[in-house]
Amino acid sequence: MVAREVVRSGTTVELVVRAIADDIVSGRLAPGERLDETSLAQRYEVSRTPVREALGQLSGIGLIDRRPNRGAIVASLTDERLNSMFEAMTELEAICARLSAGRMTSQERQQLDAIHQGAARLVHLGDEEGYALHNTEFHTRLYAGAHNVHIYELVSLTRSRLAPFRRAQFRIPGRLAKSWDEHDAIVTAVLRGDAAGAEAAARAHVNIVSDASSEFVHSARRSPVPLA
Amino acid sequence: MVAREVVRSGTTVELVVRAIADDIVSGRLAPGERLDETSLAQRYEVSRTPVREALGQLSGIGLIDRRPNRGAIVASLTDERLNSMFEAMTELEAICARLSAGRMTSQERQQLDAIHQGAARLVHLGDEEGYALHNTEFHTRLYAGAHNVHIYELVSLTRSRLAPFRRAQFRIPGRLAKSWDEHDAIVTAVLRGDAAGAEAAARAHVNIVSDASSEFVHSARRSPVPLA
DNA sequence: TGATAAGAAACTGTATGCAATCACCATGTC
DNA sequence: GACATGGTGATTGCATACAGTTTCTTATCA
Repeated sequence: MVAREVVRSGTTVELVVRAIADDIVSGRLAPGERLDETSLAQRYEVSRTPVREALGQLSGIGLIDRRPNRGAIVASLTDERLNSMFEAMTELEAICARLSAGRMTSQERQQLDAIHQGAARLVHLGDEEGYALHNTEFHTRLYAGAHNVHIYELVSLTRSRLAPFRRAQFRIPGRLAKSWDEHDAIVTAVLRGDAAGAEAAARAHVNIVSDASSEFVHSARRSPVPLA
Repeated sequence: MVAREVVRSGTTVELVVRAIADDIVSGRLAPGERLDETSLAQRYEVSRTPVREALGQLSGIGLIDRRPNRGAIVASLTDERLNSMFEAMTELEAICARLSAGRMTSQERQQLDAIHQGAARLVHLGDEEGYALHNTEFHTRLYAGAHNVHIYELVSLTRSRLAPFRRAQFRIPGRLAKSWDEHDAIVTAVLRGDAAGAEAAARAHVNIVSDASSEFVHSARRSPVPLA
């Protein structure tokens, strides 16, 4: 592993937290991988103290597991836990969609619709990477539209913890177009101010995503990914 | 403040986290109060290092706010944030009640009913402290009955963050009996396996609690409680 | 050959020291 | 008299050192 050039902003601890979290969420660090403090300290060119603090915070977020005297590993979830998180995601998305339908400003509605319509292009091009970015943006707007900071935090937390396990979602053939159609149902309901409709559409959407992702997780576990 | 006798279990950091969290949730440390590392280290008879780590974790949980180079204070919430947390609580309780109605084992249902019926005694006695304990137990069982670890964690997190702001809930005249009646509606629906009914009853219950608590918070802010 | 135990190496947990930053107060200037 | 500026004390941020666990290695014995 190569030490990356590092832009100093904020405290060293924040820096390290962001760096490690990035590496986990983006998949450079796989679930189950060992995180030893000395190596991390060398890699980011800081002492062990800020690394330890960073690990503490990451453990709080749930991105890593820390066992006393036995170091930290990137969190790998049991099936039960994974399912519970996908179910939680369904419920939280449903709440956000319902609240968004009732609370979004007309500007927020317009913007949601605009980026949604814009993404049709990505579907035609089959641009998986681009669509993945759009997808994040779309959902983030839906969470923000609920106008509830705490729910926004809960759903963001859950989403980042799930990130390592849903990466290949859009690799599944035909998933792009299907996802767009599902988004369309949500957008239509939100624009109409139809809370119940938006909630139902969101539920249907996440359920399908979670099926696809857990399928991916199980196939990944059959291949040589390091797990605890 | 007196250094308490300390039972060594787990790492020093865990110890300190629990101690500080306890002090915050129980109200011994008021929102806005300053937490300086040296004093905490002396108070718990450890060095500053574990204290710093503990503060990092508590900041992750959201129980304290940490400003770089400027120390930590017990988190004090803006009105917006407080409202958003109560709203989130409503939604999460609703989910748990709905899921519990569908998923609790017959044993779990029996136990829920048993402790609920037992609490009638506390209402007659007007035992506020006892009822507060019962109330925690009751809700915890409802969260656990949903059989979803992640939702359980989210709702526990939200609950502990709200704890400092809902303390005097049962001081409000007549609140005990009212709370018991509301619990009764939830229990009845859960025992019947009526998911929609349980959800509705839970929503009504939490809404009233949050009204009462935010009333309390506002009156507290008028009295000399240290706030940032 | 396999199991076991002792010793060594590696790593984590905690303490302490120093440097950097911030808050407060005094002094000076307009 | 109000505001700006510089200094001092207090507190945090980080690094390093040491102590305690765990884990790996290796040698011995059944």
